Amino acid sequence: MPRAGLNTQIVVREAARLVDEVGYGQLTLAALANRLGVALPSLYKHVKGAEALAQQLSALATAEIADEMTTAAAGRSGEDALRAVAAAYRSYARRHPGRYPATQRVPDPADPAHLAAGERAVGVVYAILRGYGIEGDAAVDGVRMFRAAVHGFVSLEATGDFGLPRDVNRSFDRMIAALDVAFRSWPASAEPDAA
Amino acid sequence: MPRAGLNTQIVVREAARLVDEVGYGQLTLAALANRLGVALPSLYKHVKGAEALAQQLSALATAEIADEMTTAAAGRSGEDALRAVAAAYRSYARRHPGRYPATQRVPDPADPAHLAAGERAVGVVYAILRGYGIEGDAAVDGVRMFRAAVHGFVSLEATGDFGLPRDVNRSFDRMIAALDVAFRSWPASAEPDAA
DNA sequence: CCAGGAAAGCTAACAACATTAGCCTTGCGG
DNA sequence: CCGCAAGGCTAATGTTGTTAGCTTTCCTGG
Repeated sequence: MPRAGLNTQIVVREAARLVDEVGYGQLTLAALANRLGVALPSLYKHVKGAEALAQQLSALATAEIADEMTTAAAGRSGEDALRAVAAAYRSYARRHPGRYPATQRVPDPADPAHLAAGERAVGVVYAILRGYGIEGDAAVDGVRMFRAAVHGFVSLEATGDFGLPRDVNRSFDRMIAALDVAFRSWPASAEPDAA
Repeated sequence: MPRAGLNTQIVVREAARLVDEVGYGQLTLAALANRLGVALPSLYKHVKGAEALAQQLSALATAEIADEMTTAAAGRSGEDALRAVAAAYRSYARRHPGRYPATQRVPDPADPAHLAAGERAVGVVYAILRGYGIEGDAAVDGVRMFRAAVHGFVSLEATGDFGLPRDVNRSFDRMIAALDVAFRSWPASAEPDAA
């Protein structure tokens, strides 16, 4: 009986493919083992368990989306950058309907790569806001608004909660335009930057 | 052995209390039966299964949040209404960390009460936008932005993804203020209202 | 070239949960 | 009071996750 030749990376990557096909909620060690042509308990040689797998999947997806956001931001600024990064974010979520929800899991503090990926994604948004002249505490508020709006939009779109005929792309465009307007006249922080 | 005296409503209400305590992801028929002092299969006399229970829980939570949004909107308009409704929404999500995620499940078309509750919640936002003079297709965009921003904020807050020391209440205030500004100069729809 | 051991696979066994089938009893209505 | 529908139960089955412990592969050192 030849070996399957698995390792942690292969397992996690296959999990990513799996959830994109069947949905994040259907991530199951049984289905994954089946796909990899291996008995279920064999997976424990590569991942600590279902929980740990979800965490590593989150790290993978976070790194991917951070990369795409970074690429989208390259060479742009202002509304141009805002629009490109938001579009990249939404595009990722649509192309990877299973990976995207994995992203929402908060990083394990013991996984530096995961933490770094999260900070990289957020960093892209900070950089855009800096282009608007927004910094310090005010930037924290701005980043939170950006994340809330874009994540909220993408997540409502994914659950099919936008049931109306009205074009969703246009709604997204309008929202980005509104964010741009908001950032153009973003109030400075009330308190000094460094506490 | 006296009867437990359950019915569907009691079961769903207890499920709501349960998820607020242990988290939406931990909703389990086993735990629910245990709480109600009944054997697990007995629940099937009142709900069709785990899936159906989640759906009915969603209907309950949606009705509750719609009620609170409606109450918050009463007698207000403009930014005042915007702020009150958004605050009510966020407050519900914080007070009911288990019920809130249940809300995200899209209504079963065969459940008129659930559908009505969803429309009631959305209707509150439409009414506010009407106060800004926004109607028709433009209102669809506006409602989507409101929902995306507020849901996204609340959901990121709940997962603990706002890990920074910066005050979250202030960030929320700023976001609402930005929404108000956006709605004050919301572009009219490009197409005519009625297609 | 081969010995040996770590790593990677396996089977078996067990626990939690959901679901279905079928039984028993309560308690209400005629 | 009796009869039956409804609400409870136990038992059995299937799926998933997890742990334990065995076997085999394959690489590596001598």
